Order: sequence, then structure tokens, then C-alpha cells
Amino acid sequence: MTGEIDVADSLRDGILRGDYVAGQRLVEADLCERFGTTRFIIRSALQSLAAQGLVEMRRNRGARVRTVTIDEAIEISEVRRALEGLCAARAAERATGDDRAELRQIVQSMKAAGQAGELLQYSELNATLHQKVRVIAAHETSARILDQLRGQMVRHQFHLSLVPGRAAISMPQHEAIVEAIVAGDPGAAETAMRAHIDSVIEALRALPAAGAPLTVIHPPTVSHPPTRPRGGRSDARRAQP
Amino acid sequence: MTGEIDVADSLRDGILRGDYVAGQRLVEADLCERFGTTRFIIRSALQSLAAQGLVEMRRNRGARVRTVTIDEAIEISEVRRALEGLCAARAAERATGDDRAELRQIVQSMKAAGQAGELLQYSELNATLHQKVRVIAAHETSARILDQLRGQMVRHQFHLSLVPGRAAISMPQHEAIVEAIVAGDPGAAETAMRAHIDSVIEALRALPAAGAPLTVIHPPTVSHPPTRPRGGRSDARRAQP
DNA sequence: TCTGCGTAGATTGTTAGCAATCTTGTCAAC
DNA sequence: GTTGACAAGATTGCTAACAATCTACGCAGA
Repeated sequence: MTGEIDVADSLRDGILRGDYVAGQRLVEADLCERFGTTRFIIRSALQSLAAQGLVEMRRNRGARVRTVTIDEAIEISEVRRALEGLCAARAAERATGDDRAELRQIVQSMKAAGQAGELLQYSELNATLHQKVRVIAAHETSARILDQLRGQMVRHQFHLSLVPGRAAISMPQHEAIVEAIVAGDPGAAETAMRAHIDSVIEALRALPAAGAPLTVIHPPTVSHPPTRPRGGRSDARRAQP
Repeated sequence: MTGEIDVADSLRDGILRGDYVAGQRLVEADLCERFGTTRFIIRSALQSLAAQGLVEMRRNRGARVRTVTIDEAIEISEVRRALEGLCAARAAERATGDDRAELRQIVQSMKAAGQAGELLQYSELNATLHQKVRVIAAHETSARILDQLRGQMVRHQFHLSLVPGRAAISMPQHEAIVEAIVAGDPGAAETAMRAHIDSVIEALRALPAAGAPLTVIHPPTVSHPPTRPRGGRSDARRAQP
């Protein structure tokens, strides 16, 4: 039985999916019940997730889902700007004929989704495009880091994709990136990618103070309320007639 | 007692200092004895170090000190190029008067050490300069990532600093970086930093295939041989007359 | 009524031990 | 002499129970 890995992945997926509210306490005993395993496994999983920056562990205070502020999201995006710029440049140097065709295909689909107003699909294609660039770049170190950062950004990125008019702004930027890669021009590819993420950062700065909207889409599970008392002589659990 | 953190730090320092040979197995029981604690603590520490990329953990096969190949070192340096470029640009925007004075001071000391042929001191000042730039940039996300990467690079960086003529090459590059930051020119600072790390990458590419030299400087502790049999009915331990 | 302290109980940190797994040396068969 | 399988035992994976720590409630005093 490979318990540990499964639990860490499930928990990670759960957090990324929004099953747990940002800032919510992750009580080990509760997670044991939910995943049907022991505290040791849960603890290992939590440590692993803490290393990925998805949860925050404080001594004697347990783990909570890490809240990423807008300021942090901007910092993360600045790092993305640098690293995805690197990947775009490398992609321009390494892209095969098939790669180029696929990139063009993705951009076509994005255009269609954008014009049809399919925000969700546009957002997914956007992720696909960025990932494809990373795959072509074949730069393991930056890929690993970008993966980590993406995990921390999920919520804000989700918000962004719903900002009206966002697709119209980013579409030509994506076209420029793909054009440069297809043309095999590393410098232009890097510049285009950086310009694109600059605009993402600008949009983040304009974003309202974050918060509730997400919980409307992904309501917290009733058995795991956002806050919960700790200690005290509250017999609340058993005191239900 | 805060055991866990101390052990993780001690182990990290030990690896960075070169107490453990690259690729060496880290047997939990041995580490327990060495640090005077239990396997749980050791295990947590190892997981933490694995997350930082300093050790490699494989299921049922334990932990070993991660070996970073020259190719990986180059990849890491490419990421450093992107992120330190970002930091240099931000430093140029944020540096106070005191910061500028301190930067100039460090460069002066480097010049002196370089001319005196004090390779070790030059290498330390080099690290100090890069760190100072990061501190001025005040960019937590990239600082955290750069810290991790630095840990993985230590060995190769050490090799580099011993390459004859290296100081003479990097000195003007460092001057250019500091000049740009002092002048408050973010673009020039980023360009200068990227040029500098480009030359580091070039030097890495020219480096001989890595390996033994380091063990001459930091011989492995006798109680922790690089390789050790596992399993089998070898009574080697007790069979010493 | 408000404030500060002690205590109950929930929660996490740690320990010791059993079970599963892998490595290596040895032996037999070809 | 070489190749394959077997078994010993070292090593890691996991479980359950104990100890340390923190939080909130309620009571006494002002």
C-alpha cells in the first residue's frame, strides 16, 4: 500500500480544487478520518505540501491552508515573468515542426473560445499554451519551480480569468509569443512572454481585495467549517440532542 | 525542546559544508546516533531537506545526498540568471544611500582581494555582494528560490572559485552591476547581472567532468563511509577481532 | 459589567516497537 | 566458470500510545 503519496496528492488536489477555504485549519485527526489513515501519513503529506508552499505549518499550532495575498501573487508573477521568459526563449530555439503546428492550433482554439465568450475554455487553453511552451523548453529546474508557484496562484489566476475583457487583452499577446517561437526568435519570444505577464501583473494590481467570490463557486464542505474552536471545555460535539 | 528544526539545520549545514560525500546514503539509524535523537525527528528533517532538493528520497530505499550534475548546475544557473536579473533591477529601483555606499565598499574589497590573489576571500565577498543585492531587492519569493538553488550548487560554485583567472574575468562584471544599481538604472542592472551569470555558465561548461577534487578538501568522516553494504548476512560489524 | 487568571480539553509533538521491503551473499544447477 | 534462485538480515514504512502544548471557557475580584 503506497498510502502516503496518494494522500498527499489527494489533499493537494483538494486544496487546488478549492475544497478547503484559504486560511482554514487542517486538523490532523479530521484528515485521518476523511482519508481513512493514520496521523503519521497525514503529517508526512502536510509536510510535503508545506514544502510546496500550499499549506503553512507552525509549531504546536498545526497546519492551515496558506493564504496568498495579492502582493504575494504579484511577487510570484514577477518570478513567473522571469522564468517563463527563459522558457519561451528556449522553446524558440528547440521547437520542432510538430511543436510549431500544435502551438498554432492552440492559438486558433483560443481565438475561437475568446470570440464565443467561453471564458472557462479560454482559461483552460491559456494554461495549455503556457504548459506547452514549458514542455518544449525542456528545462526541468524552471518547470519544477513554475509548478510550485502555479499551485500557490490558483485562486488568483481563477479570479483573473473571470475579469471581463481579459481575453481580448491577452489574445494578441499570446499570438505574439507563438509567432516568435514559431519564427525561432528567442529574444522576441522572451520579450513577448514578459510583456504578456506584465499585463497579468497589471491586472492583478487592479483586482479588488480578493476574498469571498471563490467560496460561492466552491462552498466549503459542511463537515469542515472554516473556523473551529480549539480547546476549552466545550462539549459542543456530544451536546446534540 | 525544538529538536526537529535544529537537526534539519545541522544536517543541512553538514551537507553544505561537505561532511557527506555526494551520493552518500543517509541511513536513519546512523543519523539518530550522530544527532542523539529518534528516527521520527531524522525522518522529518530528511523530508524537509528533500523538499529543498538537497537530498533525494526514494521509497523503501532511503535518503542519499543528491548529486547535482554539471548539466543540472547549468540549468540552475540559467534560473539564477533570470531571478538575479530581476533582483538587480529591483535593487536599482530601491537602493538607499547607505545601500549604495555598502555596495561600493564590497566592490572595493573584492578588487583588493582579487589583486592580492586571495581566492577564498574573493569568493566570500562575491557571495556577500550577490546576497546584498537580494536583500536590497526585498523580493521574498525569488529570495527563497535562490536560497534553495544556492544550496544545490555549493559544490560546483566552490570548484568555480578555484578556476585560475576567474576573478579577473568577473571583477569588471561585478563593477558594472554595482555601477548600474548605484546609478538607479534597472534595465542596465538586469543586463549587467545577466551578462555576469552568462559568463558563470560559460565557465561551468568549460569545467572538467567534476568529481574527486572536493573530497580532497573535505574528506568524508570515517564513521560514515561513502558506500556501505545493505542486507546480506555480513556480520562485518561484529566480526572485528 | 468588565478584566485577569486558572483549568479543562482539544490538538499537536514525540517515542518505541512491529511489519513490509529491499539488498547482498551463498549455494545449487547448468 | 557462469547464471539463477533462495534466504538472512539490515533498513525503511507504518501503527498506536504517551507527553507536551496551546486555546477557550468560566469564575473571582474590582
